[in-house]
Amino acid sequence: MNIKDASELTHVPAKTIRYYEDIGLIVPQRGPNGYRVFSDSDVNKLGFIGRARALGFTIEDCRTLVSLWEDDRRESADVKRIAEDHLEAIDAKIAALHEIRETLDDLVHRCAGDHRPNCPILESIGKEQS
Amino acid sequence: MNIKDASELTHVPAKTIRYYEDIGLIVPQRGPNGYRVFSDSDVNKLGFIGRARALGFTIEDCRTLVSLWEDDRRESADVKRIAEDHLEAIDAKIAALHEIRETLDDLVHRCAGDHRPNCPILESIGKEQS
DNA sequence: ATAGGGCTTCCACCTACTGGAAGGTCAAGA
DNA sequence: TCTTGACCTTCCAGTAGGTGGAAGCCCTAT
Repeated sequence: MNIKDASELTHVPAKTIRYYEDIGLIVPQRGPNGYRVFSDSDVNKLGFIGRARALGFTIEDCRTLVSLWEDDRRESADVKRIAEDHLEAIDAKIAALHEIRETLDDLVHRCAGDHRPNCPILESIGKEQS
Repeated sequence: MNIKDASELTHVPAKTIRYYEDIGLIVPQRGPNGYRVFSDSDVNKLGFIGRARALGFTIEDCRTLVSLWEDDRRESADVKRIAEDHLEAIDAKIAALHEIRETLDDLVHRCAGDHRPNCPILESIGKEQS
């Protein structure tokens, strides 16, 4: 199958598929016309990558996960470690965002949002924090 | 004052300060030796930008916020709109991360993490979602 | 034969920096 | 006075993960 069909089946944009080939994540065959030819296994792999990316794994993580996925002699501990590290990173990100969110929410609530220049948001950003 | 002092006072790395000048966010004077010379007002502005960035505002938002900050005739509504939009974006990001987090957490808990190849994490990423 | 859609490569751009190389400047100490 | 080391400068390249667009080939249907 050609790139468009692979793209539609996996919900990975064609541009992105080409990019994944560029960085060696997938290596589809080529037809006599130079077109990429995607096998079922290519499509599966692409779907796997797409779902791993949707879970926020980095490309490098995806590379590792794919190779573990394809390795019959993998140890699930290796997979779990990657997932746990990622989970920790996500928790950290959520915590950071949450803190920002609280500050911002407070500022927004304190700002009149009218035609006058007085603004607690700017005042707060403008002065050094304790 | 020179870049290092401005950097230390504002906690904005010197490299980043130079970058901010590149993109026209700040325009420090130059001394006869070509060194950047930072006035108190430059430092204040830099601090403002640093804190706005720490709240997750984009550089373009910072540009607008700085100009509103410096404008006596601003309307707080303009500031509030920017902050509200940003708050919404943050909420969306938190929600997305939270969803990922739950999925990932479930998978991690279901994975034995031992020497055996059997792995619910890979199985889940490997098969199409309903 | 021509029109359209799909395919190819390549290059540039995005955000917000960061690292490093090559070289100029300045103040303090021998 | 010379030298050393800490500054400072510019410029180029790279990061993550794509996305947009141009120029040009290919394939099928009419």
